[in-house]
Amino acid sequence: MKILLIEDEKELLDSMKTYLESEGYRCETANDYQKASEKIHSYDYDCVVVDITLPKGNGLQIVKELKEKRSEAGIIIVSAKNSLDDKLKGLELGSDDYLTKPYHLSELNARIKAIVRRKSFDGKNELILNEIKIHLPSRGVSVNDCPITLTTKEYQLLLFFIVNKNKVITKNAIAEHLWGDDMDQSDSFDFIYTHIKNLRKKMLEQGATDYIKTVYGIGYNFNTL
Amino acid sequence: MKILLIEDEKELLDSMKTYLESEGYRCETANDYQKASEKIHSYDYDCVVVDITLPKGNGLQIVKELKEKRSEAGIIIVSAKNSLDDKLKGLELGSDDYLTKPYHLSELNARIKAIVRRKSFDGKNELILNEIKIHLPSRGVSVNDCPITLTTKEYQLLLFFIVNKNKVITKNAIAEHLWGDDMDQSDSFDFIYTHIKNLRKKMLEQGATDYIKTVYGIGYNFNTL
DNA sequence: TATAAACTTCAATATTCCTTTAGAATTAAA
DNA sequence: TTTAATTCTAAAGGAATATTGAAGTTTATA
Repeated sequence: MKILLIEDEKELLDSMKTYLESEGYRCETANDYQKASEKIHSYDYDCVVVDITLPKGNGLQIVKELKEKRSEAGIIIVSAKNSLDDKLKGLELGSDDYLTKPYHLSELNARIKAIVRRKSFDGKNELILNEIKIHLPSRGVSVNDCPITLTTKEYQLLLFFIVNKNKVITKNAIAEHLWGDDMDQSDSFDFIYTHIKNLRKKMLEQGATDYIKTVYGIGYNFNTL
Repeated sequence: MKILLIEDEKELLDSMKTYLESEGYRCETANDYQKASEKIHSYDYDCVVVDITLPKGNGLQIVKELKEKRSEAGIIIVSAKNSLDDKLKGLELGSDDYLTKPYHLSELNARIKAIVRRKSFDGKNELILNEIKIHLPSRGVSVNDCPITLTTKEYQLLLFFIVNKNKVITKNAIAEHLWGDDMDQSDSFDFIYTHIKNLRKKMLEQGATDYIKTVYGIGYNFNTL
């Protein structure tokens, strides 16, 4: 679950990041309009939290751009003023929720959770794919009704595969989804290989089919057809 | 579902009422201690939302009175920003949840929903989960019909786990629920570790399964599936 | 006030996870 | 078939996180 935090107050930005990461989200940050704009055009996010008053531009512009590029990210607008105007403008533009400063991080978290739930899997909390069952709230995965224990990366990988099943996904896409912009361009994909190996192993041990087909030179295809 | 709203800011009170009624609750209001006290002694409510700072008295007194008359109403305490003390006192007195001003009505709604759900354990005052039995009024816990003695924190922890069973709950969520919103972020989670350790120990000693699964890097999952 | 109980802090230890590495296996192209 | 690129695998190191027991502090209770 990848979140972009756009906020110019450094301290607040840091604590948002720390808090949300401890809640299990992966966060990236931008502290002015320009950087924010670059990021939303380079990456996909599940949720974008944007302060309206930004250096080098306006947060509402970000909302506009997200909508123009038909992003599916949930959008939460934050503003210091209690200005109804901004709120309305934001909602008109298509933001999903609105938060007024000062707010509690737990409140932000609740909003994000609500949005993410609404967006992902239509509020379903169980994903079933033949012999694979994923219980989202508990993060539990079972194969043939035998629970298996996945690490964070393995779980994210599996979820990413299932969401994109029967599509070829590049290693770049995987890297971007699991590591985001922390990834060094020059990095090899060695760690992907490792995580895929481990994921495959854990599934196969419980007698699942190996849905993960390697597409040589490109990436993978989680094939259930 | 009948709710009593106790709050002296007229505008806020009105919007609470309007909002919650649009959510399908029946609401009554009181804007000072005296009126509130009269109402709780005259009627039964499913939930009482009470601001601590009230004209003609203190909100905590209301909580006390509710408990004295053995009301079964859920209680949500609302307080201005920096009164951690009040919150804790409220929880001690037996309130179910608390909110810090300023808050969003949707948040209040969520809390009410949660409490109502929690309360309506079929109106029973006993929670049974396999070998674990909890008698809510007396706070008594037994495992395999052997009573065990839990401290306040351990009891709160166990209850929080059970209410959120089969969901991953973050350490932040635990901290917030047991210690309040304004947990310092720089705080470590050492005390959580300790209380979990002690809770686990006491349960295991009586031969219970260790339902508390650690979710590495995130938190815990009280797993009964 | 004295005492016990509960809570928090601390530090040592244990565990888990992620990444790296190097070599083996596989694949596509020459 | 040979070669080079790519992918797979297993093992190991290191970083992050979790567990534990004990010590210190606070709080409640007699």
